[in-house]
Amino acid sequence: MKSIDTIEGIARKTLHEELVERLRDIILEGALDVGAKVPERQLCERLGVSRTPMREALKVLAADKLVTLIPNRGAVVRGLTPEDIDELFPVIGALEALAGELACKRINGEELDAITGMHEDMVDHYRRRRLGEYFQRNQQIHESIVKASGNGVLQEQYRALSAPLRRARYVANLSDERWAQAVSEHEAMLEALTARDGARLAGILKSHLSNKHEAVLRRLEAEAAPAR
Amino acid sequence: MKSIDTIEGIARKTLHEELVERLRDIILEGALDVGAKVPERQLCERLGVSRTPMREALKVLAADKLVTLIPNRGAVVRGLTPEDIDELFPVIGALEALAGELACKRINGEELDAITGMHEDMVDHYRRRRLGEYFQRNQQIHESIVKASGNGVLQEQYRALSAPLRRARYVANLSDERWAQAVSEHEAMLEALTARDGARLAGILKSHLSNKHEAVLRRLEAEAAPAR
DNA sequence: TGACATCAAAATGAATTCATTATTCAATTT
DNA sequence: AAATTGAATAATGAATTCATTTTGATGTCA
Repeated sequence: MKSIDTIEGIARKTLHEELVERLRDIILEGALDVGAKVPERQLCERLGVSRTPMREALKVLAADKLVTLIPNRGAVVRGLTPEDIDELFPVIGALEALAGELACKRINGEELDAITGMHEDMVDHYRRRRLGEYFQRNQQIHESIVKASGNGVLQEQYRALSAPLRRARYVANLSDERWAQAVSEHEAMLEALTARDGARLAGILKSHLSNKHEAVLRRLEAEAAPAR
Repeated sequence: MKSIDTIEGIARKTLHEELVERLRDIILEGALDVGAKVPERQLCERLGVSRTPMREALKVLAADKLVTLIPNRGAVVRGLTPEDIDELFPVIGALEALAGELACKRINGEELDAITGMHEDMVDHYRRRRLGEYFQRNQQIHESIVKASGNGVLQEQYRALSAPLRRARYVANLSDERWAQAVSEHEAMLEALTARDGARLAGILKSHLSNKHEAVLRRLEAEAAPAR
């Protein structure tokens, strides 16, 4: 029998916690322009809360590097500069490499089957050139590997660092060559994971991320150029 | 004559920012017992602020995993469980390994000289068995390598993850063998760094951290046993 | 004596209020 | 006409107030 606490879900979240989630989603969704000021008054009205929990939530988001707080001038949505991207990818690459290594030691058949299924789905989406679905599966595979590492700290760091990149990654696979290369890298990843070859999987992940990094950079350049 | 721009603006931090720093120091210093409730009223009185900025600061510290906020029950100082330590060390090891790799590419003579000096100091403290000073230099060397990576994200992640461990590390090098081993590992680190051999340095750092991990665990076991 | 219920005191969550700092815009000066 | 000053307005920072929940004590009854 369920305990009394489990009934109705432990909906005992404080208001500011819910606000953190809501705002994080809103920001990561891209519903607020980067660099745009976030007038807390408006946010409060729209979400129906007072300023106190809203300000607490903004402080937390600032600690997460999703917004920047300027004293006496409010919060602005933080965007990623090319320098940020250059710094983020190597760190994420190192984290994923570690995750791959650990995952090879601890993954069980069930988890491996699930990842294999996602991979097949992903390849299918690739064949049909369904970019959105492809990316979704792709993201899911990476997250599953990190999760399979069984290391909560690692999982949390990975999540925090890669969340702001999701938008950037969405525009990464432009060229057909890069796309094909990425898929073949994923094939190699799955092989190494199935063989429980941690060192190999780590190496593949690291270079996979490095390639993704370059692809994102080139895409950003291509976007910046015609914008002038 | 100096331009108006060169006059440095008065460093105006908001109250809650200062509070975050103060509280972080207080907690990392160990001035508050782990697991102890933190009555915000008392903290406010002692630090002479009202509850609003204090609560904002606590939210930020909770996001940093330094305290745990329990709805309607306040904040407790978060301690490290053995499981936390098991999860933290591999991640820190991966970050340091990456830092070593990057540092070998970017480090300049000046930085290398500084680290070499620290290393010699550290060895001197080792010979005289000055544990406190040894650890200080040791910490400084690791931080310098991370800094020499030139990657701000990496630096920040490293700082956030290793801060809670500082206390644990202080009790790490107990046995004479482990201490001697650590010093020789540091010798190898300096060699690899001087030779700009990134791959080697990365490998050394990773196993160095792994050894530190085991030493900390053994020390914790030894402490826990007689405590019963 | 011990378990349970009830009530008071204290602590936290959130809203409101007050004070200080930016921002905007009009008026004046060069 | 452009720029600078100054006042009015709006926004933020922090304190206070109010409401809800927890906690602890007291008293009752088995």
